[in-house]
Amino acid sequence: MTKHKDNKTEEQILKAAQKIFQSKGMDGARMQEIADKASINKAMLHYYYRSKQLLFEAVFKKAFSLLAPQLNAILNDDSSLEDKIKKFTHNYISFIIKHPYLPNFIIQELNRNPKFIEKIKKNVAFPNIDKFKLQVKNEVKTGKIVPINAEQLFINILSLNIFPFVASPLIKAFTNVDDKAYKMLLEARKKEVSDFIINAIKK
Amino acid sequence: MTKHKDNKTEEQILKAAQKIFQSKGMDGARMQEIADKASINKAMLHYYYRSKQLLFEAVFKKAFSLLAPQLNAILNDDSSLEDKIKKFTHNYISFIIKHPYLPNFIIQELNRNPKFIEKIKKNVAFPNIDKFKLQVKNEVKTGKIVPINAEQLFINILSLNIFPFVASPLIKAFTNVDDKAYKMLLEARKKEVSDFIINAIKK
DNA sequence: AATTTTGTTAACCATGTGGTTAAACTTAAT
DNA sequence: ATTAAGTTTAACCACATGGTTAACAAAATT
Repeated sequence: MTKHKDNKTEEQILKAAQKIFQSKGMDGARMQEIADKASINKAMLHYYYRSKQLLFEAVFKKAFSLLAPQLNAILNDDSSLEDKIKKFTHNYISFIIKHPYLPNFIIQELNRNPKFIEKIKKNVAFPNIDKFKLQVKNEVKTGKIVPINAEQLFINILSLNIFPFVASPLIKAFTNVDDKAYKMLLEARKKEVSDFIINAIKK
Repeated sequence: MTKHKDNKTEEQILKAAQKIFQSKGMDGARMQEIADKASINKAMLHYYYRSKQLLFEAVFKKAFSLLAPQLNAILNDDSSLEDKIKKFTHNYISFIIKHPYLPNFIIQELNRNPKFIEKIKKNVAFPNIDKFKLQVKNEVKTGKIVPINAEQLFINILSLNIFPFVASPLIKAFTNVDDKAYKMLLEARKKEVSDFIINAIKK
């Protein structure tokens, strides 16, 4: 896409932009701050990415491209629902612990500009829920799990996995738990959440 | 606190500020836009609230004061856990459907400035989880529910209730559901969520 | 070696932004 | 009626901000 020979600077910029955008959001981020963090001149940002908007979109797409495969894993492999849920919650929570800013960044910026999702759908491998829906319907029919709407189950799985990262300051305050203890709570959720879900749908 | 005689303008400002801040966030909001929406001069904003920060804090506190009582309801009444969960999910989802911007606003701004929660704790009736913890421990001990950590259960309840509002653009995209159908999904969750939770913890 | 292309910098620019000021106006107390 | 206090306005200000320009350096191409 870009025809720059030397991509060192370009990557430096993207890396710096990631940190700034993901912690401060589009509106809170400053081009100067990104340039400083990348140790380059502000004009370089525009040389490589033309505008703040385009730089932001590059960051957003990259973030989304990191998350999407995680979701596809649960949606498109062939193991049983129970195994999938176990695997997914474990992998997903492990992944987010390493990238705690990601979910909040994506959710926030999508709320700021909901139409943005259309652009993403065209540019990034976008998760598809169809196979998962079929599997849920099947396991309901064969009596393996309690009757439940596939979309609702999907929403529940996402909620239980993602929300504790998105709302961590709020939850920490409510539960009177410090950073260290909260990390342990999250760690425990790798198992807790899948137990909870499986209990909820098992007959 | 304020010594203004006529609070009509003051309320007009707060109402306008609410809308702008809650849809665009602190960084995205513009004082001029708030003034326009309130149909007054920009200087008036400063006359009544001194600075953008203070106006923002007034809006935030008011928003938080709306949410806190909803939480206290689940935490501090005397019905059984099962009843509480049923009541809470029903009431909470009904409430948020009427104020869809609220949870995202609070979560987002708390992420932007986690220290802000300290200021809130001092100024607003802050939910306390102790009684709920005791009740969970008790019902675990008497064998009414499956062994579960009270904090984790609390996090699960919040997640399942709040996340679908916070992440609606994302979930809509994943599930390929339009606004109208999504509203129906949310409506259905008043029952779905409590069933799900109760199933998960019932022996 | 000469020339074109690509990368980098400092200085600059127009505009937007939160906030201020001073004067005018309104309301109510004296 | 006069004064004082509270309210509202238009004009203004300093500064931050995204973005541009022109000059220059370094490769790459011829």
